[in-house]
Amino acid sequence: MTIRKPTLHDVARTAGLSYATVDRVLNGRGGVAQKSVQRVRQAVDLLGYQRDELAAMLSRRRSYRFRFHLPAGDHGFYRALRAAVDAEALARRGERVEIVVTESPALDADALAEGLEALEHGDCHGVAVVAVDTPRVTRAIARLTELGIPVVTLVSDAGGRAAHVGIDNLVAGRTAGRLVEIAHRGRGGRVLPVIGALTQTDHRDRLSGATEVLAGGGIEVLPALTVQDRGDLMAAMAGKALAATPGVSGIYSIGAGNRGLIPVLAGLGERRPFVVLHELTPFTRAALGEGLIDAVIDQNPRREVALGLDAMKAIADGRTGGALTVTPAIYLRDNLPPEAASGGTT
Amino acid sequence: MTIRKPTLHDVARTAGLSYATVDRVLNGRGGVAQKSVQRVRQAVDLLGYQRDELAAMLSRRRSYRFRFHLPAGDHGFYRALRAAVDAEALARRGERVEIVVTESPALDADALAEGLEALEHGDCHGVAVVAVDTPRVTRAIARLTELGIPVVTLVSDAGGRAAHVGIDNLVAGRTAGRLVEIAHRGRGGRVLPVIGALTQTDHRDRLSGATEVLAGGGIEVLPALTVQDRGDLMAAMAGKALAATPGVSGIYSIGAGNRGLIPVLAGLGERRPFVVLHELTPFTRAALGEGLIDAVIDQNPRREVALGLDAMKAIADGRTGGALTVTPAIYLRDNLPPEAASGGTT
DNA sequence: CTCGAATTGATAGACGTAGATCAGAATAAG
DNA sequence: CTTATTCTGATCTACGTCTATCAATTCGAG
Repeated sequence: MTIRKPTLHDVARTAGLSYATVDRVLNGRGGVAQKSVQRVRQAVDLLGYQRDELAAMLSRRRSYRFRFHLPAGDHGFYRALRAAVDAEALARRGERVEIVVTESPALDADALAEGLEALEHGDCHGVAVVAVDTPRVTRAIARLTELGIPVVTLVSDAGGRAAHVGIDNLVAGRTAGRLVEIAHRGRGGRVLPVIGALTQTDHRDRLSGATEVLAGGGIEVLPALTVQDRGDLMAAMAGKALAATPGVSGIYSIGAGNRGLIPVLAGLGERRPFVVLHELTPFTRAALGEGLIDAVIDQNPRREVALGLDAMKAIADGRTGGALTVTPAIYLRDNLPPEAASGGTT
Repeated sequence: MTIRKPTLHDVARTAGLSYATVDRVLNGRGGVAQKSVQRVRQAVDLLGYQRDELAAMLSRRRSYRFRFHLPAGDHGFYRALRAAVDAEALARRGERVEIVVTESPALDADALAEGLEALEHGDCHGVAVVAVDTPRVTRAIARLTELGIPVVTLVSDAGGRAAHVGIDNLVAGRTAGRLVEIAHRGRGGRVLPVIGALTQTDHRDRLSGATEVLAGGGIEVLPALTVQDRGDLMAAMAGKALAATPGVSGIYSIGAGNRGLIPVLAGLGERRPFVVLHELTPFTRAALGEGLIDAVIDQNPRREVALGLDAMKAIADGRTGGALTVTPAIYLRDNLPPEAASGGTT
């Protein structure tokens, strides 16, 4: 038979005190003599008592309602993020966390701000948001904080938030750069970075991370192509740049719009440059599988969502959160995670 | 205010039935008229009722006791595995899972078998074990299964187990091979594989995975060095082999004993071969940081432990488990996870 | 010794579900 | 219409904790 785990009543009995006193000690309600505190602690140690968090939660009738405000849009990454939130919500049923998802158009700061401005006190215990950093958004975040709703930024940061969960883009850039450097191994080469916009901090960070590593490897970094995260611009500009620039041996696509890049690569045939890009989506996964690109740096949305939830919970409980940085993962065609739960957490 | 989530009583009320009937439906106790079943389902849908798993667990007074039987020894990987078990145990307090850890000397099949043979019926709800595949171990596992204790093998497999959690070593080998291939990019080269023993299935799988990819890249794969997972043999044999074989451009260390490899590499200076090895440990992490090796393939022990627990839980509940395969992760010097919680879960 | 303060005990009602029993109602079979 | 058979309702105890209240005890100071 299973040995029954000791309960608070057991502790009380072996301490020779009442349940009430033990409770006062364990929940720090004060008004207990020192020697009683000692006896309780001894009994706890002796029995190896551990509070049954399950029963505690139930009794405390504590439950959380968190809101994820996500970018709408057909970006593969946004879709993956959304799926990660759903999956995490499913996995956490039974943990008394309720997750509400709302959306607004991607990169639309005003729509985002409006969404946040609509929230009232008591609406939820925390908001996770893929932020756009504008004054209005910062104000909206500050207002929520005043209302007692902590805001956690996800993926991309903004002012006023209680915590930020995301990858370190310098690290991501360095990782990409390292892959490119490995592919050159001593031979020189010319690498073409493609970027959404230089005004985006995350893109700038990735670029400087990569540049730093490549410079150390004696590889020339060409001026970055700016394609506004748009596939059509990507196709047009990448094609032109490759035609105009001889000897491009590597491409690092820093932002979105990779749909436009693939046809260009397919047209180059066998001796295409070494290609690294970001975010594992059905699309990039297929490109990897077909050998049209070489590596994908992924920020692991599933884990970001999990950490974001943990952070909101920690703040709601008055604790301070743990790790908030996600390590970017490297995917080659051989180590792709199974389709369904893209590298998820249980 | 927080909106109260609907309870079973609410469902009963809106269905116009008693709590008892609703309970009969939801817990499949039978003896309920079809139209009542319908009404219950409708009410559930209407209210969006979700069972409070917490309260259910409490009431059902179900709790799990699982045992992890791990290899003792100073292998960095075993230490990481042990740490992962501890971390996971901590993370799951509050989920009514108790975790007991026992150890026996690594790779000692008889010690392992003895450990398993000592377990009795009712001792625990499941055992996770890093197996050694011998007839005696298989018998011990079969006996446990008969006693109603399912056995899950972790990392390395054996006969008779209910489930196996680990990486696909062919995939791991292909991934390593791909990295080496990328580092060669068209130029030919000679790669020296170093292996524990060819009798170990996992090592053989990794080797053939890598060979498969490298052959496709026009790279010569030298005969594998067999070093018995021992650092001293590794140092001696690797040094000799490198001296005797000209033009070694890559090393793939498949098993353990990498402590012996590092000094050899350090002695080669700048133009050392490209080096890939397995398992992220403080030691390999340091070697990466110092640029003595280029990449580490890691099987993510934390995630393996988490999946193993899930599997045991699933089997104990009579469900069938989900994913049991861990995707190997690639670490370069730039994307190392933070020391503490090596890429953990929550 | 006396009074107030500090400390302790006893207990009861929640939280939401599980599991069980027993009586009563509806329904079908005879 | 009676009996046997489904089906349903009502209710109780339990899980281990939290929260609250009220009474009882001990203690120290004066």
